[in-house]
Amino acid sequence: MALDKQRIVTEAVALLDAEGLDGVTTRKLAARLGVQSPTLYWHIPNKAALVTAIAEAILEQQFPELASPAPEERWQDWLIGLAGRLRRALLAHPDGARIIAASQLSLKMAAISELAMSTLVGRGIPLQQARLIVLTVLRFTVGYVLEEQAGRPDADALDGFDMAAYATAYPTVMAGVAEYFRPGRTVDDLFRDCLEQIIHGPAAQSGPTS
Amino acid sequence: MALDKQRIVTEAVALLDAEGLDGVTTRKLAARLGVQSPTLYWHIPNKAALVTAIAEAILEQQFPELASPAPEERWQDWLIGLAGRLRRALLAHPDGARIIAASQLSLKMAAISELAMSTLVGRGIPLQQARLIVLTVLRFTVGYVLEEQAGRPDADALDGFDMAAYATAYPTVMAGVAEYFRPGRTVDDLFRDCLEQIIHGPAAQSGPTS
DNA sequence: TTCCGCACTCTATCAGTGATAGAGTACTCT
DNA sequence: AGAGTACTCTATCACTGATAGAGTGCGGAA
Repeated sequence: MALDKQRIVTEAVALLDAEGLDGVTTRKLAARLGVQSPTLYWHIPNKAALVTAIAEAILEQQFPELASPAPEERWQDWLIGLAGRLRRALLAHPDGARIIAASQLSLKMAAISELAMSTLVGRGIPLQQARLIVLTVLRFTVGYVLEEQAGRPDADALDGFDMAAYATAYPTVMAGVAEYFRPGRTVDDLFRDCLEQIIHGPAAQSGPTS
Repeated sequence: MALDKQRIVTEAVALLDAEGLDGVTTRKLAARLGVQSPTLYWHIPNKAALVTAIAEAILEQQFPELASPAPEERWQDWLIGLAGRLRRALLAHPDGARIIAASQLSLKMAAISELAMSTLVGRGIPLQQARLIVLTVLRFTVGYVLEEQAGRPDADALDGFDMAAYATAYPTVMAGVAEYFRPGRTVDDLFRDCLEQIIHGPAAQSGPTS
């Protein structure tokens, strides 16, 4: 079983799933591959390149092919679906958003941008506006998931944390959170609602507003 | 000159400005303070806490006070200004967005959220929609600056990079970029246009569309 | 068949990282 | 004077990404 970049990246993703991004070290990865860590550097220039390769693999997994919308599908719905898939790709692995954000020059992200913009232009949206919408949606999505995946405060950090004081200091934030998750809404719905905010504007609203 | 957390954080920000986030090590920081690195751990539990403290300091610098909008100011304009200040705060230091994203439980960010949401509610926006708007704007802003500050591809990474092929593969992206920076538009305008996309919806457009 | 060279992996080692243990100093309050 | 607190030190850990340079084995050419 020859060692090549493909196998290294596959195993790196497995290690990522098991231990998170900080657990992906050259030594642990090499050990999993039954090899010594310097060996990896024959196949990979440095660790940053490895992370970028992991990023591409994660995206590739959720976007094996890039499909334009069906003719009868509204571009708004299609774009929401696209962003949803991107979010799922990032959520599918620990620190997924961090990895995408850290990787530079992702070709897959460029391909996604291109498809989205050209699709919107094809639907008659002016180029500039198409660019704004796509840029906004994609960067929002990464920012959103980044926060979603941000280390849930460990017990240490919560040590001196006064929940009651927090609720008192930030009543509107708390009220908004409390009110949102009433019927059966999930975090997925929240993401979707934010997206619609961007795509449909302040007017539209997917669910009951009050 | 006694060493305390305040002084440590101040010097950490200076070190950040000089060398970026990866340059902020306990040893370098201690050296700047004329002290040995273990000394820092008397004042700070661990490095994550230091980063969080840096994040608060950066935000504090741009938001020494949080002001509601003047009565005659439209909330839309006020919110755009708020996001713009947040962006400037992140851009003011290397890796500013990374730091905010990495820091957990930022009180200042919570305070900003609270102010924004309560302001919108005070202007008659339903709580849920106010939450969506604010959440979307803030997370977009972080995601935006994160990408803005993402390491400009170093010469190594650009080694095997074919610009011409890129332009061929992603014509719409390239056309959008080329078209945008025509008259005298700056990256600041691009950010603002994206924000208006979120806040005013697809209809409005700050500048000429075509 | 011998030998060269390429592809690949190894051992050994580097400088630098966050973090802890535990000794020592100096100042303050009783 | 003595005790205790606040702070800083030396020494050291386990671990990180990375490089130098020595092997190993296998192909094809002579």
